[in-house]
Amino acid sequence: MVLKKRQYYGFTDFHVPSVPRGPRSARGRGPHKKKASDDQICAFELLASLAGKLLQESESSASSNASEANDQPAFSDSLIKHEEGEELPLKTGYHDQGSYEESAFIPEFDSVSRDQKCILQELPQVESDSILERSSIITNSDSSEKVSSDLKSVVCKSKTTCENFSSKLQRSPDSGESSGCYVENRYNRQQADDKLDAVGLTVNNTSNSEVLNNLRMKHHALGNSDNDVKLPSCRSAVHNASILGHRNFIKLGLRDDDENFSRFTKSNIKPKAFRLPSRIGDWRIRKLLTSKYWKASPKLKDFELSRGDGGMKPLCHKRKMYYGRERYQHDTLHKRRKFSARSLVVTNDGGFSCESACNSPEKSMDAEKNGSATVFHGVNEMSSSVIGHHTPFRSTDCHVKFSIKSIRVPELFIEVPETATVGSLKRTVMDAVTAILGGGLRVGVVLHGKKVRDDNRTLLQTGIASEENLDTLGFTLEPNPMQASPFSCTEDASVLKCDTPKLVSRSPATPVLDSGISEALPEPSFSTRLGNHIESNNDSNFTHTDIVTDEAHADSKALVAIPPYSSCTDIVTDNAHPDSKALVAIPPANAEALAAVPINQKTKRPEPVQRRTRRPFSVTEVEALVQAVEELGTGRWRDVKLRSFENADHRTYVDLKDKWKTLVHTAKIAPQQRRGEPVPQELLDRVLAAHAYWSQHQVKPHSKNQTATSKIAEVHAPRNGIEGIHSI
DNA sequence: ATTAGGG
DNA sequence: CCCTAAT
Repeated sequence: MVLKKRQYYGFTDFHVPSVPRGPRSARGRGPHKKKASDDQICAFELLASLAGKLLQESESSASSNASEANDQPAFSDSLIKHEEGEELPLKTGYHDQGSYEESAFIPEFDSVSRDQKCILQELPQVESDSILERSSIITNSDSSEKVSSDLKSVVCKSKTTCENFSSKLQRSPDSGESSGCYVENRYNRQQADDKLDAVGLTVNNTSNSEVLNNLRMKHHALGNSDNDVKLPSCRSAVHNASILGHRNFIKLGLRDDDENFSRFTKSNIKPKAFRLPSRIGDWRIRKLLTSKYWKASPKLKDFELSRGDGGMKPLCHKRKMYYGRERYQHDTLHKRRKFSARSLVVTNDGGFSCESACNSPEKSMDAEKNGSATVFHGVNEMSSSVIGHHTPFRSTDCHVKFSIKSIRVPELFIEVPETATVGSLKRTVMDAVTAILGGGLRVGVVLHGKKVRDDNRTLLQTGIASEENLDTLGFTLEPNPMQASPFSCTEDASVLKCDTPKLVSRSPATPVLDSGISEALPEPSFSTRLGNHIESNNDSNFTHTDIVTDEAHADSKALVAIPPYSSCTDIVTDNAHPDSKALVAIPPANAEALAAVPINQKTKRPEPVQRRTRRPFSVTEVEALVQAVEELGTGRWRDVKLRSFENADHRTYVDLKDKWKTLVHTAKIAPQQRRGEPVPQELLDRVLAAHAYWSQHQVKPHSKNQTATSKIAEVHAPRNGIEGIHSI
């Protein structure tokens, strides 16, 4: 090895060449690491398509909408305005850094890595390719075969898009036309709805549903896209409504795409050859949900105005996705095609957009949680599960504020005859949704991607009250196992219990499509078939995981939403979509004919253990650690632990090792880059010195080390092993 | 159970 | 901090 340079670390008599140690273990560098998933491409294409559509839409309809904007006041003026203000940033889409945590582009601005840039640059190419490929697929599915027998539509997953509110902290740098347009549209949409409503038009309601359906159909056509790239054609009599609805969708789609995209970017730090797009995107996304993704959060850059460790960075992280994905993809693709030939698979991940007003007093049906938390309900739209988050802040009075933007509905499985009309399909969907809501829901709390089951723990204990954890906090709606009547929206969260969702570990290659829906239905295979849940369904039926993940990376700290049944209704009603009636309007008769089954059978997924609450090292601890390492060297963490942290039960030797790692890193970066409680430079210097020293003296042969150790200790005012550190 | 690394 | 592979 070549010595880069010599450094003098202030030790009395030795120079320490800073030679990076070779990896002591080859682990982690395996092939898998490089395995950027090919399926990620899916996200790309979707994003690209969506973005394009969005732009087009904006331009084409902006003017018309704008003209109407002034006609009538929206019924929820304040709300709308509120949204306008907050959502402005969104319009710029992913270009607006800071708009939402999903912005995969952020890294670029942050000079996180060149790899990321590369990826971005490749985007255009990728998307075009993907699109082309998809086109071919579409053709096949659409024309080659006609749907046979029963038209089965499965709403496997109601993935939600989140319109993350950027909170006030976010500024939209280049809020140009697009943003303006966007807002306007939204605004108009509501107005239009109101208008229609006032006039007595009920078409309006259907409009949205229709849009959804159309979208889903389109989706289906695409066969393998997780997102809605295509815009449904407007055919509704109520032109305005239609358009509005579409726009709404588009927006969502964008969101989704963004999410996907971001993930894509994240996981593709190392660009690889792209292949056929397969809809494994979701899988990947799910993957993200896993604990590993949380880790990244802390590494976010400072551009997160709100806080130092928000969650954009994660997006920039490359992740290892090595689950034999390729093979799986392959299978999936084939199956998908087959399946599409005879069935309608709705795998719309988009969902409805939920533009809720967070923290909107007038709308919030806040409930005083039994502890000290107040929940602000956001407005939701049915079947959509968008979680918005705000920047939660820890008030001085020890209250934790959550802003729940939206919720999503559990997965639905719907089957209707191919002769069914679109209208009936809509109703079916509606019924399904209604059935779910009516079945009773309960709220689950997720922190760091893991459910918090112990309802008796306080927010403080669970870490929910901790600012650092707020961005990883999430709420989920879950089917009430007891099928009890809907609980009131003000029900205390603590009362709600989370039980284990079904575990759906499935083999990637499960040939589900062929078996037929009915067969697959009960089991996980169902989801797999759709392709959205390829990842081992480590999650419950609800796709809340995604949400959670998103939240984790959000720049805002707050969390998500929860409006239970009743609230949902209310929300829907007063929100942009006065179609609450739609729910009522739907004839129950159809319900029976249409089997809408909330996938909720299995409720036993051993949930991952809850993540430990974060406990930043104090300066004292750091000092103790430094001293111990100076004396013992690195690589003897067990000894370090025993020596200086024996009483600190919450500090494992792994923790100490990790801390040392971060200390070394911290010492190397500019002080401005550091976060958290500042560590005295003196300590950092010692860290560097010790690190360099021990790097050279790899394993410490006793004799030699002893000497060195002594010297180090001498030089730096020897301190006693820190015994004062005790577990809390 | 520890250690070493990647995330 | 978490997760894992390798000891």
